[in-house]
Amino acid sequence: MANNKKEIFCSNSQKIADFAKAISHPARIEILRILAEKNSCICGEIVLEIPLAQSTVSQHLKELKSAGLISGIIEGPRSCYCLNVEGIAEMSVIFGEFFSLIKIENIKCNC
Amino acid sequence: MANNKKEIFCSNSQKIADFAKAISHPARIEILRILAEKNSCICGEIVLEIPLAQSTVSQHLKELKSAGLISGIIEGPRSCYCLNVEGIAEMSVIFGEFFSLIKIENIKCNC
DNA sequence: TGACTTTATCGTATATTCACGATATACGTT
DNA sequence: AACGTATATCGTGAATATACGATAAAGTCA
Repeated sequence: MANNKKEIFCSNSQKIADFAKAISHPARIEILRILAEKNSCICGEIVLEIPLAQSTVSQHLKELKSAGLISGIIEGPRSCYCLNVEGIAEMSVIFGEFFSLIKIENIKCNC
Repeated sequence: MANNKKEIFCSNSQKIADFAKAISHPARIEILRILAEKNSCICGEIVLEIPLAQSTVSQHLKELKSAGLISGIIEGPRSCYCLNVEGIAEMSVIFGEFFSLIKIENIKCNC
């Protein structure tokens, strides 16, 4: 059988999982880091800093964009990317809620 | 070509990505939720609450365990699972650091 | 001992991810 | 107009993830 049972779970779980998937590759983590470091729109230097092929970096950028974590505008021959403040805030809130939920000190555990 | 360039990135990025991958499936999110809700070791009721085949749930449990987010002991015919407080705390800290890094209000962005 | 229960593991099929090179696109420059 | 530059997209292949049924393992109970 195949896989695609993800939609049977509650939407909050799906949202967390989707954000997590978006940042589940070190290249994408470092792209976000680079964008935060520059603290401004940058046009393409990302490819120079990530040791992957240009097409691969472009793919990672696309994933981050579709997850809502970055925004990008294509300006003819060059593109401008920056962090999407709203998306990152949403991820931060959702993760925060989830972490505080599971961070309960389960003292009853005797494993 | 194949994929396995993940080890060329810095270890912090890899660690974040690994934790993110561990929670990048809604079933695993809900397993963590169930464990937190019960607030104790539970033996197998997870399979009843997750609408997936028993073998699939077992696989998800294995992934969470290898990521250090849960601990489990096999007690003969049944297993006991609970949240791994240390692992969750580590994930929480690492994510918190990363989020605060990228949450900078990048007012210079003009995208 | 033999049946039953519970869970992990194996084998397998399909889907997705990751990575690359090649190409297309779109603009600027000469 | 022709060339160059920067970036996205396409096509492809390998690796991994997801899901299931079947089976194995290990204990309990009649």
